[in-house]
Amino acid sequence: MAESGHTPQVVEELTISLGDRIANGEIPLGGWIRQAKVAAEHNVSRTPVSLALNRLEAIGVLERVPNRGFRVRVPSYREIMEVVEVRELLEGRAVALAAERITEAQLRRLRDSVAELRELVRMIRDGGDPEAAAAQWQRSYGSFHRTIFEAAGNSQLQGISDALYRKVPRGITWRALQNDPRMLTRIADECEHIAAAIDNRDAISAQELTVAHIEAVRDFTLAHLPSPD
Amino acid sequence: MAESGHTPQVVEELTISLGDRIANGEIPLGGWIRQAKVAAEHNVSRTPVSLALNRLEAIGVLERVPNRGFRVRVPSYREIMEVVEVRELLEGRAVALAAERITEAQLRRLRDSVAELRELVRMIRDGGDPEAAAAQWQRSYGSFHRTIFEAAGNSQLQGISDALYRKVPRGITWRALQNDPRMLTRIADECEHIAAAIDNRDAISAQELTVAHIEAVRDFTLAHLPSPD
DNA sequence: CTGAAGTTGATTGCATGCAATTTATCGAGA
DNA sequence: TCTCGATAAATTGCATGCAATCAACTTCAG
Repeated sequence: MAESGHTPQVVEELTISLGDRIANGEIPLGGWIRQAKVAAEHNVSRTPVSLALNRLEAIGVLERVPNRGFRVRVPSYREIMEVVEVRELLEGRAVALAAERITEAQLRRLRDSVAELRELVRMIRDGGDPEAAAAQWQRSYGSFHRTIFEAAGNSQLQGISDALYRKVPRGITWRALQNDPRMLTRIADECEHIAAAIDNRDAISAQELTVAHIEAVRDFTLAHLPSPD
Repeated sequence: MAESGHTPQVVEELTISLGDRIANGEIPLGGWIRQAKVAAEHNVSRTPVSLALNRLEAIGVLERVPNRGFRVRVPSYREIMEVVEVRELLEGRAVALAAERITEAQLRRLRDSVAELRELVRMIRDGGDPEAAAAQWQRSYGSFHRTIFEAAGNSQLQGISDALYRKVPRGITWRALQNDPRMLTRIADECEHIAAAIDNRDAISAQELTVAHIEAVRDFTLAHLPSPD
């Protein structure tokens, strides 16, 4: 019943909650977000919701139409190209730095992520729950990349990469990947090769493999895009 | 007297206004921002001010302390290093792309920016108005970089670069540069060389010169930082 | 049946109000 | 004088209220 008092600091929670729901596709691309609805779901007033939505617009996740509200931005074909181009640059550098600085614990997490991707291939082949598969994809592939940026030791690189993933969510790739165990297997293979290059402290190979990997995933994703506007 | 009605869409205006005042140092690094004060200055209520401040925090310009408000983030030594490292990567790529794609009009603007930097050197030598010099610096050096990103034709590159410049404003460099016409002359020289390489469509040289330039400015800036925490 | 004009309902954009929290002020005791 | 504690002032965080706006629907002329 929302004690009339305060202190909860609810804006951050709303921002994260909405951001997650957008990232995993629960709120679809292009979907409108109604302040009153979100407010009711979280038992708060519209004020903190409005604050959270403004934050999400500021980082490029939402689009605001004056007097109409906010909706989830739909990245254009061109925007996806550009974002991936930048990610290639950033991850290429990150993986090279990671090859020089990675710790044993981080290497284990990298290998665990690859193992989880293999597990995911089995899940798909066995016709497992699509919901669970999507969640597993987000976790595993996300963890793989996050670990690399963490190992690179440049938090700006990490932050920018996160921002780009919010703009062009991994869910877009997943929709293309969902019914294609072959491509998923290839992704797992390439991740394993990248991890191996990092393990060998071979910065050059790691960078080349990463750039090639990102381009391959990009081309695959773009080829399976709903409407090639 | 602020018609009791609506439609003004004042949040965006506030965000830009505050962002500018922070970028040009009118609101100092570490300075607190009082919602009631800003609201009074703009003849609006605290609500849109709060929205604007949340936006600025979301993009890393402000820092929020719960129940205490927002203050301008003071980038740490390490953060400056990291931001510059990423800028080096982005601008290196941008300048290489620009060398392949730049238009004649953009080249003219690039050369104009260099000429304005030379003009600025004279202003400093002649003991001109520091305010005007600072503004000129922002315009000229900012225009130089913006033109390069524009010529590169990747708006994500541009957007990320802008975000990084809001995090570590050019004003920090200017404070170090203000009393050093020699370094400023060197900057103008290097910008001229970069522009010449672009003009020659020499992507490799342009990139190398840019990386070297950014590192030189970084080292100079860091060496003149107020408190080397 | 089509299209312009008026009406209703949903929704945003901002103002205002109030409790919670923090900071500043001030006085008493060591 | 310095410190501790209580009280007052400043400030945030959120709730609520209402006018402005837009979409959808209705109505009516042609």
